[in-house]
Amino acid sequence: MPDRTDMREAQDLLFFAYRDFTNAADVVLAELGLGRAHHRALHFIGRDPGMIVTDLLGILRITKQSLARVLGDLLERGFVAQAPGQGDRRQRLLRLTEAGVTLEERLFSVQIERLGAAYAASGPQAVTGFRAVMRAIMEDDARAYLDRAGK
Amino acid sequence: MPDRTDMREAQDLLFFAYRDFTNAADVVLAELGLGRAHHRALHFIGRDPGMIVTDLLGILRITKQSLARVLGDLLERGFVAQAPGQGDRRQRLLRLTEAGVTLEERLFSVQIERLGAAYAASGPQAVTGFRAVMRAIMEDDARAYLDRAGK
DNA sequence: AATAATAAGTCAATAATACTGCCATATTAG
DNA sequence: CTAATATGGCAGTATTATTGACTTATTATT
Repeated sequence: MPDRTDMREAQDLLFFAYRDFTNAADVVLAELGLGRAHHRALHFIGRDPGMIVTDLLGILRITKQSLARVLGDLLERGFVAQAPGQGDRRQRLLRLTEAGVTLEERLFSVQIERLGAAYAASGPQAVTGFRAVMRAIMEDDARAYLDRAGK
Repeated sequence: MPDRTDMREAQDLLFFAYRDFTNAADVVLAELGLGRAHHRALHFIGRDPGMIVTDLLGILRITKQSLARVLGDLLERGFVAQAPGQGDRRQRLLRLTEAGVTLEERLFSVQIERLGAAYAASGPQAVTGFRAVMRAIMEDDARAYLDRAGK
């Protein structure tokens, strides 16, 4: 039975944790003239190589035009490559290039510093609770995606 | 000892939970022609009535110009009011008007649906872990703010 | 009292990220 | 053959953010 005070705190927790989690990679991104939108695309493409554009749009919950610029930047600068789908040749399978893997790895590593420290400081039992609550906050399709990706 | 797989999952958890948490209020905001930036300002002003502009800037981590438009909208439309500081008359103490309280309450209530259900479904022990990890992810000053606000 | 620092506001220009609506092309499915 | 799908593109716009410079009022320092 969460009360209003708990809910107020939950709002704050989400705001501040997300703010500082995303800020962590900003310095690296700024060096390269990229933004957070580029990072998000790199992350999900790296997580699921060969994914199609439509799925990426669904995950990011943005429009095709919004993704077009970000993806165009990443293709042009050689961080992402496309290949026609084997079964369905309308599809463009997305994957990171070697440079893309290197960049994403670098962005990942600065976030690990913060996240890993938080996990280590909080202990495994807290992490279990954290995972449960975070999964419950998100919508069903996001949970389903995580379960597929985790296999 | 969190491994890379745990850290990958943590990135996803933060992205999806925050995505769906913030999306919850979008319908109400869109009705009024307001955006998420307005909601964030309403939230923190409502949380700490009489707060000064400088502190709000520090919490939101945006520039004065970015806040100016958002705050201007809220003042113009009667959701926020200003008053000169008692001790320091350079300050403009920010507070929600009655209409602002009503609006923020409405936005809060749609987020409660999601957050409250997540808390209830996960159980008190999970919530404790969630709070610990979220607090550990954020920076020291944010944690300090939470402790002050919670008193 | 003069000077410096602070709190807030403002102007102008720009960037990043997003949106809608519409249309085109290639490919696949019914 | 027609319809649906996957992708891409164009044009225009909105939101949210940025930097840098400047102003005003007030408070603090010397």
